[in-house]
Amino acid sequence: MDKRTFKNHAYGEIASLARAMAHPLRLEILDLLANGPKSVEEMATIGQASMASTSQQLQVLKNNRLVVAEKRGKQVFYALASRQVYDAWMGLKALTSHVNPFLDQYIRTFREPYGTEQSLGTATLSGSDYLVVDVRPVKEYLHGHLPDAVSIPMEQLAELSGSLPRDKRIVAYCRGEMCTYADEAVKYLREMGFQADRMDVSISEMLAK
Amino acid sequence: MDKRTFKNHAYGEIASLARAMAHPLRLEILDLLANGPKSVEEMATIGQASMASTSQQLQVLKNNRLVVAEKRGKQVFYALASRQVYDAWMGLKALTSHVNPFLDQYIRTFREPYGTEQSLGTATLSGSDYLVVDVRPVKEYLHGHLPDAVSIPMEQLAELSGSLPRDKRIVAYCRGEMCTYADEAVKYLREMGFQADRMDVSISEMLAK
DNA sequence: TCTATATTCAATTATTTTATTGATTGTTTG
DNA sequence: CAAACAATCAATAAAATAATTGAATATAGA
Repeated sequence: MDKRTFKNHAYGEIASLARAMAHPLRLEILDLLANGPKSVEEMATIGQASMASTSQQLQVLKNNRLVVAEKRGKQVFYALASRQVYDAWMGLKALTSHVNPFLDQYIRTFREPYGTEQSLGTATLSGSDYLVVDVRPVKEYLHGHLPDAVSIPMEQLAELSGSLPRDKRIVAYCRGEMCTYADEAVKYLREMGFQADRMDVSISEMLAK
Repeated sequence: MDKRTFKNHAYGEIASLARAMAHPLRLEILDLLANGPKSVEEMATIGQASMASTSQQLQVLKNNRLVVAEKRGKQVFYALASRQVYDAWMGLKALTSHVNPFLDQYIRTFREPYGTEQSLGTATLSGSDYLVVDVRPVKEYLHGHLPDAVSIPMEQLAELSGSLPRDKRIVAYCRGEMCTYADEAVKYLREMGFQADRMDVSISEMLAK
């Protein structure tokens, strides 16, 4: 085998994998699946894309072995192929933040109207003056959550907010930096007179035992 | 700003960066530049591409802030923009190895005729029965090398091999898994009756103080 | 068995990337 | 100043990818 052929093939294989991730919807899917398996329909709804497009992009991810599919009844549930896929996606996101200051700037601008530009890190939390609330759908909470978090899905926040303490600071988190549930939750809670803040939590922290 | 617009832009920015890496020559360039700055001409020669193509791909990397350029005389030297770029590239490579067993298989097949399918890790080395040889060009050696390595560029191996010890095992390394200098060196040295092996060394290990 | 539903497939068009060529710019050197 | 050289630019054709649409498949439930 020729040296040049070898290099072309080797770098080419890696480039193919990079290309498989190089698509907004495909990245959003990976980000979603980090929170647990999902059916095509769920992802299509959340990503506001058609079933056909969503399925098409899922095929790309599947063909590159980034996700695995399992058929249950007439639905197909997809999941990340492994922990490493999530790590690589986080690495890519971190690199973008690092080389492209526009991304963080843009995220901050988006959060301004919610008053959530400053978010807490999990490290900041200590003591018991906080109530940590996981505002993702219950299924995702059950897949993995911060040890001391309670589940109040965003959809039920209005009806359940009555049971929340007014003497403690409430800290809400959701799927991550690109998820808006926590922003909406914080905005709503503050309007209802609660002390509320948004927190950035990585999936690894949610899955840690 | 609309939630959907926000997500599309955010994921889109990250996807753009992934796309910037999704090209065999661009990846080869990043891999090369991890060993120190290089002119366009050098990279074109090593990558066996035209100056125009190489320059074109370098523009893509530069526009995405993965590399930086510095003009010296009539040459332009490029370098990795930061350590993080290298980390992300390694992460991508690791993910490919993990999800695509074909890559490692292919690398092993290529090495077979050189007898270098088994390579040593830096962790394996202990004691002083080894002579570690860096077979990259001197400039790359000077940019960073294993603490106990001597520099014998592949091009000069034939003329300098006389000074190598026959009672010690020789361990050769080069730019990494996709570089073939060490393979050629090991093959040559064994043919000359030396005990030689190839070692996989990461750039981080070469740059560590 | 028939119908509704979830998903995938297939085909087409639009859009982006890639590869290649030759011209152009800027710098050094004779 | 002219020649040689490194690098980039600009333009084009070829190839790959993306988006969209409607049909096809498979399963569950009536």
